[in-house]
Formats: sequence, structure tokens, C-alpha cells
Amino acid sequence: MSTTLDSRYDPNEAQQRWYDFWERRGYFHAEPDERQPYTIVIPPPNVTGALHMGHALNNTLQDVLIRWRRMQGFNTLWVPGTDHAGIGTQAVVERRLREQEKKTRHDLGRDGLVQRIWAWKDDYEARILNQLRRLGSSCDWQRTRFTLDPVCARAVRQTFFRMFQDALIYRGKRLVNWDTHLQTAVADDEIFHETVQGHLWTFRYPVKAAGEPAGQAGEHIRIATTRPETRLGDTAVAVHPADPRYQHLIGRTVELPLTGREIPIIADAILVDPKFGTGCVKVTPAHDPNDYQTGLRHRLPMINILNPDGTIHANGGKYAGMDRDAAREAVVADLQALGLVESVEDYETQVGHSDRSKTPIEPYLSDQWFVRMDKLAEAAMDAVRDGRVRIHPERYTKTYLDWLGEKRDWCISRQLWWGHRIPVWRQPVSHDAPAQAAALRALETQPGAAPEDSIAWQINRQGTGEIVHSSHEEPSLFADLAEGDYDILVCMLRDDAALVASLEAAGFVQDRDVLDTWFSSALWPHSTLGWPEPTPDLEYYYPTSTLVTSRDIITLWVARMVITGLYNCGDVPFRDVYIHPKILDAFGQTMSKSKGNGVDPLDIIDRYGADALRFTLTRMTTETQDVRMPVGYACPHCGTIIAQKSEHQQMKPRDGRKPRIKCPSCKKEFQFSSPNFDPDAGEPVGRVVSERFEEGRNFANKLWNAARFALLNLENYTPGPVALDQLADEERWILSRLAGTVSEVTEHLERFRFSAAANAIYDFAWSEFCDWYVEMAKLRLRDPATRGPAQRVLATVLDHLIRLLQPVMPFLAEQVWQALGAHAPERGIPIPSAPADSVMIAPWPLAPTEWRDPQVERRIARLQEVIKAIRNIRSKFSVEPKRRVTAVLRTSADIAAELRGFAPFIAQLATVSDLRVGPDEGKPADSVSAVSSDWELWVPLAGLIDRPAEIARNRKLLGSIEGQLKSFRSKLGSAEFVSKAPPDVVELHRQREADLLNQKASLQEILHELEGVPG
RNA sequence: GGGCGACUAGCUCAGUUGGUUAGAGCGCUGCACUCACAUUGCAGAGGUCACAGGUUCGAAUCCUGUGUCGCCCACCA
Repeated sequence: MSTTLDSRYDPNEAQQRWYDFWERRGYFHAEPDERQPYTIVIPPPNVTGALHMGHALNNTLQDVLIRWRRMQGFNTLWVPGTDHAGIGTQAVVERRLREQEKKTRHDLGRDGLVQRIWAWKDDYEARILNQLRRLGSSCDWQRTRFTLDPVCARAVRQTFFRMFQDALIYRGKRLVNWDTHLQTAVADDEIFHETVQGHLWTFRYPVKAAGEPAGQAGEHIRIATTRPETRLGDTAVAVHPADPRYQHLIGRTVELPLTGREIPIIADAILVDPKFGTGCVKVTPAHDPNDYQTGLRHRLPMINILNPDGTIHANGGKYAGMDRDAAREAVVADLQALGLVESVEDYETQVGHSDRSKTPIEPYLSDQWFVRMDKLAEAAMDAVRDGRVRIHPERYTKTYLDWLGEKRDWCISRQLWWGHRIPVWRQPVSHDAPAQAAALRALETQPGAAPEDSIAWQINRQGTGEIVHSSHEEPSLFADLAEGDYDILVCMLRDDAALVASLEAAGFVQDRDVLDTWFSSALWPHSTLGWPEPTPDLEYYYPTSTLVTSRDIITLWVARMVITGLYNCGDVPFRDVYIHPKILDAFGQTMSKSKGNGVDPLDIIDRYGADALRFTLTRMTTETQDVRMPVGYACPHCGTIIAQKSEHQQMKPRDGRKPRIKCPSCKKEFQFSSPNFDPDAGEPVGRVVSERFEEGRNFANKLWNAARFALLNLENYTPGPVALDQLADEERWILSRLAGTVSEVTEHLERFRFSAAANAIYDFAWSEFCDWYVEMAKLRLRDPATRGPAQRVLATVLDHLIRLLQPVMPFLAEQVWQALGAHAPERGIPIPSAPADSVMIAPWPLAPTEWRDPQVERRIARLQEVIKAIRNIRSKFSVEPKRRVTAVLRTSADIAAELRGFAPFIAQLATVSDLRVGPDEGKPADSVSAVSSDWELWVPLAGLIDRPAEIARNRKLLGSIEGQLKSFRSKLGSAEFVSKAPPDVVELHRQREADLLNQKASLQEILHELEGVPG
């Protein structure tokens, strides 16, 4: 190890060097063999942007699992890749186009825009994959996939085709969330609600009496609305069937002012809450989800009044072409003029906004493609109910089951250009339906169409989603369908040029829409393995083992993968789903670049190292649903971290000058990135980082130095067998603790308790290995007589520790492993052997039960207690660190013998020159005391003792002991406790009471003496 | 409105099936740069476990209710 002399660990060199080493040796690559597989497919990051802290966490945990299982001997495969993220990526590219070139997508055309997005994708995919490498991810890069690549595209096509054939996919008019800015449907999950200050208007509509002109009789019905413009599309007014006020109106009609249309008054108990507003509701089936349902129930006409861009449709009469907001004002003004506005009040409403364009969503009736969910959802629910898929933490199964239980059909079409195009060609049934049927029949039998399953068709009643005929039947069946109401939909499994040509020649036109991104993501676990081809990979690695993801996509992604896995492969896509926490900032907000609180993993790697990042993230991963990570700005001048406050997020440029932060340490100022502005080019920028990662860096450094110590002490190492019964107590102890730690860590990982696993390693390495074993080992290492065996134990323990560490801190582990190999090329207890070429492929440590030794653990614990007690006294009385003291202990003969054996340690670790220990020892003059349940201790400190202070200290101690004693006595004095509590608990209490009584007696004696002897 | 979760030391979090007077890291205080490590070591201070009831011999832990916060779902014309 060339850097042996450097007491600081430099992660950068190790990272580059060992990652290349692993990759060159092909450790990341997997091929099916006779071993048991362990497979993870990455949740493919969106190519919309670079990876953030959430990704770093997600991928760290996957790599921990993969590296651990690899060491356990599994054939491990981690499939990497990225997601095209349809709407998200198109939106960012379009925004850039607009900002940088002042162009819209229409200026470029479909092919032009898609080309631009591919360029963006190439750029970000490279950045993302590089970030994963910097993180240390042991992905099989040869299997890198992208959701739009040919392998995935074929799977998408196959799935769509089969679902189409099985009538699980249909096309119909549905009310969807329409983004008028991007002009596409967006999913429910891509919407956020914002509170908007609006108004609630109450209008009066004249009721038309039978046979009379409207309004003449003077009866009006009062209707409240927050959206007056939608009344252009009203097709009914609804009242509650049991509302006595309106009984007489049900079945009559009103004239809809401004349109002149006459619409019915209907009764609907679901839509109408008689206690709200006037108890009368306008019904606009084409522009409101509830009204839409009402429209279906009452078979009302559905009048669309909006164009895709949010302006009023020709159906809106004189308002046609106006923007929706302008139309609202105009409608109100016109009704006002007619005297039909009864009142206007301020009103707060929740308005749905598109996540992507941040503009208000319009419920909009349009033709869309859907997957029928009823049976598919039921199968996916069963897979979780019967444990074929297990979700951890378990509470998230409820999220999964509740969502699937709704069985809402899945809208899979998007009016975008970036994505998998819907492979369906369409034309309406014409006046010459028999000829169309014949043409279809001809297509089916065309040479390119073989095998028979490459073309499928449906006859669909326009707008309804109803499939009236399908390719399971003879095409001639639909030859007698009337013109105008039906569409012929032809789905092609492959893009066969000749077939497409004949299709289009026959008048079919391909659907312009693309598929929802989640349609391709849903196939990810099997599409990446080569499905639909029966590849060896698919055969061997599917179903995958574990899915690691965050809770916000349990429904969008996890549930849908189970659905398609079962549908396509007949088996679940994974056995375990681990849901990890989300990382929030100090104020509980999600991190994002746009809020200025996002931490870039590369900044952390640069500052603290990849191992530090990984360790800290692993240690943060508890079972809670969120973890907080306070962030700060790193001063670009001196590196000091200044905590980010919410005011930093609010700061705005003033007088053209960007805000700056003044570093309290070096007094210089710097700029920072913010939601409100970008830093000036060339200015030093304070990066957003978090001090939390110091914990990981410090740990790495501690381990590094422990390794340095070991290596320095392994000069002239010779391998050889080690017999347990020849080892010293401290050696037996560290092996026992090591064995305990190994089984603990293994069990934690098996149960996805990442934080607990990291803590167990940390505590063992720092508090046991470094703090005690290394200090004690120094004695035997210095003595030529014991140096050899001591070296063998040291090398073996370090070897095991490094292997435990590998999954979490692979770079440091490899660095130490290689260096250790140079010093101790054979090591192990009882019989040494040559280690693996890399710690990455070394076997996961087993915990031999013969290493466990509870008795030696108790003995060392007692030793530690004595040493700590002496140190405590030294510290309290400000004894100079170098000054040697005498320690006197009164204890049983057994313990005395044991402690005498440990005298060198007590001398070394507590700076004791004279140790006197035995059953007959007594308090020396001018000494300070300590008591435990096993012994009484005195340290003579003539001249240093402040007698009144010492009395006070012991009195306080006595008070605490008496307090405890009281609580134990009252418990033991209770007949109920003694009779009802388990015997071992009672016994424990008795023991404890006896210990306390001993200590109390000792303290009383001490106090008696202190108070009795005049100061 | 329905559901889920959280509330433990100044901060971030542990606390396994109820059982010694509750732990860690950071921060804080004091001492120490002794030959692995000051990104360190040693010692210490700091908590009526959100609140109120209940179950129990015994509650941070189980039950009920209240409060505060967060998230998810459904949505108020």
C-alpha cells in the first residue's frame, strides 16, 4: 500500500482504481450457471435529468444487496438501464427549445422533435450511468437497457398485441385529465391540487312549465357554480330525489340561457347533496368527472365545449375561440345583463394542475386507449395476498391492495411524440363495409402476415369502448354494420413494411398517440431479460429476487409490473419488494433542484467519498417513511458548511444583484443556486451538501487507520494454524464479538434492516475492534514470544471485518483487502488459506459457533468496567494523563484472580502503576472510590481531593442507588409481582436488589469515613 | 371525507415478542496532538418517551381518545 504513511484516507484514488479493476475482471457480469440466481432490476431512472439523493439511496441499497448476495455465493445479476419518461422528457426538451430557440415542437415536426429528444436522452443516459459507476454500483453493464430500445420495444409490442387480441385493450371516449398546454392526457398521479381563490356564482334558470313558454310563469331554479363557462356544455340540472323543495320539478325542463337549449331536470342521489348550495346542480358530463358519471347514469348527451388548447369549441356558439378564462367572464357578463345572476361570493377551490406544465387541468372528453383492469388487478392482488410477492415494510401492502382494488381501467394513451407509438391502424366502417371486410380478410391471409398471430382486429363502437367484433371471428361478420358508428382497428405485431403499405393503401391510418411511459416500465423485469423470446436469461433470472423502490410508485409501477409479469410470463416479477424512505430536507420538504435544496450525489462523492455517501445513506435507512437530511451550502472559499435556512430558499435578486451568502468563517461571500435565479457564470458557487456525510467519512478514515495499524504490525507475518484454546482472552473475546456481529449483520440484511446492519458493523469496528481489541493487542504484538499468534488473529479479524464491510463500503474494503493480501497472503482461523483475488468475490463471513464465548465476553466486560471507573476518577479529579496512579480493588477471590491476569491492560489503558486487588483490600487514605455490583475501587489521590465535593458526589450516587432500591423493593414486596411475573424476571430483580444493597453499603461506608475524618 | 405514518436528548434517529431508572451519531462541556487515527482519544452534561385516560404485578412499547405534523387516496356543484 503506497499510501500507508498517510493518516488520511483518500477515497478518490481508490474509487477509480478499484472500479476499473472490478470491471476489467468481469465481476459485474453474470451468466446463467448451476448456482442459485439473485436478481435485481434497477428502477430505471428517468432520462429527464441527472440522479439526485433519492436515486443515490435507491441504488446504494440495491448494490448493498447485490454485493452481499454475490459474496454469499449467489449468481447475482443487477440489470441497469434508464426510462424514456415520455411526458417528462418531452416537456423538458420542449421547454429548452422554447427558451433557447424560441421554437415550438410544431416548428420541428414529429421526427425533428423526436430526434432532439434522442440527443437529450443520449446525453443524460451517459451522465446517469456514469453517476451509477461513481457510486460503485456493480451493475452488469453489458445488459444495460433503455425502455425505448429494440429489446424493450419488442416486448411492448407483444404485450399490446396480446392484450388487444384478448380484448383487454380498448379504445373509447373517456373523461381524462387534459393538459391544455402540452395538449395531452395526463394520469391522475401526474396532477397536483392547488388552492385557488375563485368565486361561487349563483344563477337563475327559468323553469319551463309543460306547454308554456319558459320563464313566463316566473318559476326559476337556482344553481351555484364555480365554473360558469362550463354551462355551455350543460345537458341537465339535477336535484336530490328526496328533496321536498324540488319534487314538482323533476321531469320538467329548463331553458339554458345563452344557448337556448332546453335541458331536463333530473333526480340523482349520488351527485346531489341537498344540503350544499341551493341543492340544484348543473350537469356538464363532458367536463366534470362526477357529471360524467351522472351523464352515463342518465344517458345524457355529452357536449364538448373545449378545443385541445383550452379555447372554447364551436359547440360554445358565440363564445367559440375565446380562451376559457375570457369565456368565463363573458358568460357571467351576459347572464348579468339578462338579470340571471343572483349572487357572487368569494370561494376557495382546489384546482388540479398538471405536474409537467404547471397549468390547470381540464377534464376533457376524448378518445383514449385503455387496459381493462378487473381480472388483471385481481390476479395481481392474489399474488400479494398469498405471499408470492412480499412487500417490506408490510404496511405498504395496504397501499397496493387498496389501489388495485379500485380496478380502474388504465388510460395508456398519451398525445405525445416521445414514446412507443400505438401499433394500431384505424378507419371508420364505411358505406361499403363488405368491401372493407374483404380487404381485412385479404390482409390477414397476406404472406407477410404469417404466422397467423401477427394481425389482430377489433370493431369498436365509436366513443363507447365497446368491442362488437374481433379477430376471433370472421371479418365478414361486420359487413352489415351501419356506416358512421363504428371503427375498424387493426393491430400489428410487427412493423412489416409490406403489410403496413397494404394497410395504408386500404385506407387505414396509424393512431397518432404513444403509450404511457408506465406501459413499458411495467414490463421492465421481463423485457430486460429478453422476453418474449425464451432466452436463457429469462429462464434463469426470472422471476427476479428483490425490487428496491420508493413508496410513491407502488401503484404506478410495482402493481403494474405484477400485472404484466403474471400476464406475460405466468409468474410474479419479483419475490420481495423493499420500500425505502424518502429523503427530505431539514424543513420536511422533498428535495429538488427547483427548490434549491437538492444535493447532488457527485458533490458528496467529491467531498466525502463514495463509501462515505453509501455508508451514511445505508445508516439512514430505517423503517420510517421519511428521513430528514438537513442541508447547507459549502463555502467555495474555505469549505465551511453554512446551514440552509428557508430564507435562503426565498431570497431574490435585488437591484439586479444576485443574493450572496457571507461565510462566517472566512468572511468571503459566494453565490448559490436557487429556485428564483441562477448564479452568474464564473462566480464561485456554494454547493448544496450535508454534514451528515461526515459520519461516513470519519468512519472510513477510522477503518483506514485501523488497517494501517494492522499492516504496520504485520511485518514479518507468518501464516500458521491457530488453536482457539491457545489464544489470549482478548483474542477469544474479539473472535466471539466478531462471530456475534457476523450473524447480526446477516440477519439484519436478510430482513432489509439496512440501518441496523450498518450500525452493527460500525459498533463492532469502532467500539470493539479499534477501541479495545487493538489497544489490548498491542501488548502481545510487542512481545516477540506472542507476536506471531497475535498477528494471525489480527489479520484474520481484519479480514472478516473488511468482508463485512464490502457491500456498504466496497472501495475502502478493496483497498485494504489488497494491502492485507500483500502482508498476509494466507490467513484464517484455525487453518490459514489464500484469500480471494478481490474482496468483492470473497465469501461472506460465516460465524463459527465455536468462536462464541459468553464467559470471556463477561470477563472482558468486567475489565472494561474497571478501566472505565479508574478513567472516570482520573478525569473527575483532573489527574494529569501521564501521571500513574495506584488502584485498589476489593472483590471476590475469583474476580481478583481474573483481574490480576488483566493487570497489564489496566496498567496500559488506565495508566495504573500499582494494582492491588483481593478480598481483603481496604480503603487507602486520601483515596477516591467507586463501586459496582462486583467490586469496590479506590484510587489514592492525596492532595487532589476536595472533601466536601467528594461527599456531595457520593451522596448523590447514594441517592440514586436508594431510589432504584426503593423501586425494586416495592416490586418485590408486591405479592402480585412475585406470583404473576415470570420467575426469571423475579430472579433478575432479586439479584439486582442484592447488588444495589451491596453498593449502598459500600457507599455508606465511604461516606462515613469521609465525614468522620476531619478535612 | 377515508387511509397510512410520525411525535423519544439542542438536531437526526434507534429502541426487536411489555420486564433493571431509555440508547447512538452529530452538537455541547472539560482534558489530551503518547509511536493507527485530532476526520482522533478519554471523561461528562443533557430526556417526567406529545397529552389524557385505560389494560397489566409492570407500559416509550398494548388499547381508547385528544393535539400537532407529514404523506397517500377520494373529492365538495
